[in-house]
Amino acid sequence: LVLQERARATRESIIFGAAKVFEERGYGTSSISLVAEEAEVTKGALYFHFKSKDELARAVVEEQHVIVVRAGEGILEQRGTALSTMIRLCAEFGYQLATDRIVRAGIRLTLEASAFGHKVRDPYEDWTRTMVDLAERGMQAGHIRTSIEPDALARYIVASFTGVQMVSNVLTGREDVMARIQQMWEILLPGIMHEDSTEDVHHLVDLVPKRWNGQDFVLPASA
Amino acid sequence: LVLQERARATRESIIFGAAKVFEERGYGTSSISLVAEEAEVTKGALYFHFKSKDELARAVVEEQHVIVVRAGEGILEQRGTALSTMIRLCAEFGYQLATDRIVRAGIRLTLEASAFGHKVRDPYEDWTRTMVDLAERGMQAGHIRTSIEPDALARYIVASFTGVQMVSNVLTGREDVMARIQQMWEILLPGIMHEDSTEDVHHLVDLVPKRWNGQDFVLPASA
Amino acid sequence: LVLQERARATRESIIFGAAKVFEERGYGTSSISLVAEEAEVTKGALYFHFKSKDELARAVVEEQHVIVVRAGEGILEQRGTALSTMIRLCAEFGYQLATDRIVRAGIRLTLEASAFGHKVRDPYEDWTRTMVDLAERGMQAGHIRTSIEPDALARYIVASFTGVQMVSNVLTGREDVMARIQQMWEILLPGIMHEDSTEDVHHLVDLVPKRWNGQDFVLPASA
Amino acid sequence: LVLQERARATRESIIFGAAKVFEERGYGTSSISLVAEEAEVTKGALYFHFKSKDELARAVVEEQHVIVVRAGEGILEQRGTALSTMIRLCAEFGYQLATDRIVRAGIRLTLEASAFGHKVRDPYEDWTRTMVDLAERGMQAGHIRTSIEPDALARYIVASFTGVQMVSNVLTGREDVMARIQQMWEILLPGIMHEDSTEDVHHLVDLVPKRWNGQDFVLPASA
DNA sequence: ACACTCGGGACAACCCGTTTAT
DNA sequence: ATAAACGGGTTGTCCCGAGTGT
Repeated sequence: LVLQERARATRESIIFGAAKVFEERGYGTSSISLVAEEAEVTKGALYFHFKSKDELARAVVEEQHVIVVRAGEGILEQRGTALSTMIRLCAEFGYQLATDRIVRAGIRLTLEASAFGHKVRDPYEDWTRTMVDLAERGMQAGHIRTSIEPDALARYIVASFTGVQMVSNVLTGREDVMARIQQMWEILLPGIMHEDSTEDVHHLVDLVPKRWNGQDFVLPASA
Repeated sequence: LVLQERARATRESIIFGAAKVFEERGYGTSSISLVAEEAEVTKGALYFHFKSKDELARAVVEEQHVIVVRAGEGILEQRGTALSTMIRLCAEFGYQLATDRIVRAGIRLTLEASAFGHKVRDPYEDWTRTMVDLAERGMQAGHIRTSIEPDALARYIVASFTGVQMVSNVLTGREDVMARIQQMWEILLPGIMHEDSTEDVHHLVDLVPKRWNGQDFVLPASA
Repeated sequence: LVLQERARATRESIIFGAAKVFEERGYGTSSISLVAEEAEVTKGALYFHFKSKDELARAVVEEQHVIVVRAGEGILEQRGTALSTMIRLCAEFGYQLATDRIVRAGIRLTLEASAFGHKVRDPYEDWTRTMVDLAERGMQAGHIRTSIEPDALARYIVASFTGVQMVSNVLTGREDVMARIQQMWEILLPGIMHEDSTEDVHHLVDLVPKRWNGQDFVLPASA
Repeated sequence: LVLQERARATRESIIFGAAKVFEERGYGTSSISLVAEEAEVTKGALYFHFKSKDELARAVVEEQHVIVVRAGEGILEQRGTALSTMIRLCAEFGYQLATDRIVRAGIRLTLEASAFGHKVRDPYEDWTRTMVDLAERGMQAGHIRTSIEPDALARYIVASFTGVQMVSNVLTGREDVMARIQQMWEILLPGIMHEDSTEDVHHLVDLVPKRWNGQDFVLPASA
């Protein structure tokens, strides 16, 4: 139906506008009117699709969630060693953060979750679980040291990635995320790879792409 | 003078109230009236000491800054190997985050900086610089592998710590930060210590205290 | 459309309420809440139609402008000697000031213009220009002495009228404006009419109506 | 006593600051804090000398009153024909308005009197009375036509002057008041002088000084 | 179903005129 | 004469709903 098609477009436009505003200002200092303006939609239309500011924020987070999960599943379906999958997941997520406004907005909102009513732990726990699985697989395959607890490793990788991405955001607006992700793994790998592993650190690290959108990654500025 | 003493008390009380509110709700969703109520102070008094919400937030951040820097300097003055100093710095900062409301509020505000007008890079860069120095000292002393660039290492430790602390906040309200910090170093150390180093990983990791305020650290829940 | 009709009514009601408040208290000491109350409208409605106090004041001034200009054009279209037109313009404007709250408010606001952001010279200059034209026509027709510069005459008449109306306001709330306008012309005419003019002073002065709204003009009280 | 001397200086400085602020912004939009700042005085000091904003405004008006009255008496003591005295009074008052901030502020406040609690008619009535006296003297001396009522003439001159000065303020910030006052009398005199009068219009008009503060009067711009 | 105009009312940040204690 | 505090009031915005139109 034509109407529904238009409605879909409106909804999408609203979500995109909301992502822009939320990303820049966070939940609290954003306003519905600004979103409406940014999305070139009247407030009436906005309130037809989302019945509160809260729900709008939730919709952005939801949208981010499906984007990220879909991409993650794509990676998980490819086969490859556990370590390479871990790295590819981080690279993919970093790429999304660098390029997709909705993902960035979703992350910011998730972080400020206390400002509106949002369950925030699920995504962290989901992702950690995935990492635990991979860690265990990597140990069974003899690629990852068994002196480390898989739980602890998974938790740390998730936290570490979170920090890398956030600091990159604060300092460069995420222009240098990809390079930072590479460096994260360069430092991490020697400590977690099994000493007998046949995998090569450099080769693994190169799973983080060197170019993006046809342009080279920005390198982190020296402090 | 008595008056100035009262003023000091009022000011402090406001800062503390503001820290409470900002910590819980972030900048945007906090309101001056709520801060005034929390601090048991009239709005008049509040606006006498801080001439805008923005300035109030800045004052909290500032306060956090001095607390953290002072503690950091205390650590730096003690002598010890570079690695042990790095770990102690993280432990100390983690401890502050676990116990001091002003520090927690300051960190949250720093992170949401874009919501108000705040320079946010300086503290990250300062801290990174300190870590670079320590990394270089550690390498010269033969404790840290020279295959890693000191810059990259410093940047990563800062980011990593940031993430650890934040994820701990999201999942447990920072109840398990200290344990997470320990695990972070357990995983990191084997990868960055020089193979000939005489230092012992376990000994180093134990620099992160096991008890706090007389109670044991909460362990991170398995995912 | 029903909605737009309601909106028009609301807007008008706001302007009228604003005129009442501004007339009585001037811009600075008026408050939006008072206007809303006077207009029996919520602040939401008020701010829907006017996005600031400033804009509200401007709207009142604007409204006054069209009322006055429309009336002025009505006079200018009638034919009559230049002098009679001048007098009729003053009479008409005086009448508006005596009877129309919006006109009174507009004049007060114009005068206090520096209190808000308003261009205030245009109306004076417009009116002066009209008077210059009339003065020149009156000279060409041989009714006005040519020993006076038309510019100077026009400027003075405008200023003089302004003063008459204002002093009447201060002393009697404009109850005696019309009589004062008559007296102004009685005194002025002998000095500006050409000695050969066939026009009669008394006849001209009687162009200022003696009755208004069915009641006689109030005479100025002796000092 | 030294203390009283300092108090006097403070008080004067406050009045001067208040005059500056009130002149620029009117009563309503002015604030005590701004006055204190402008006068370089604490609010406490301000409230020691004047116990309310209202009283401060009144003090400015009062000050203006004595300045103007004193100057007026100076003129009245000089002897000269009634007409020349009238003109000199206007010239003097115009000069004050052009040069003295307190006078300007006082006039503005008087005009906005309804915004605070101020009796505003007295000065107008005083001045009118003076003009009535002069008008009667001028008629007895045979210089002013007796066809005009002295009351009406006095009232009109006061109103007319008021308007001239105000329009000059709106259009040029009173830079051209003096020239406008001259023109006012050029136009008025022929209509009110007795036909047998020996006084010369040009000579009279020249009582309004051509220079001021060593600089020529600004001429009114053509409309 | 979808969209828009208009309005409601609570509340935000901030400031203002004023007083109290010193 | 001052520093500090007080409350209440100011302008303005925000989130949202009610009613109407397409």
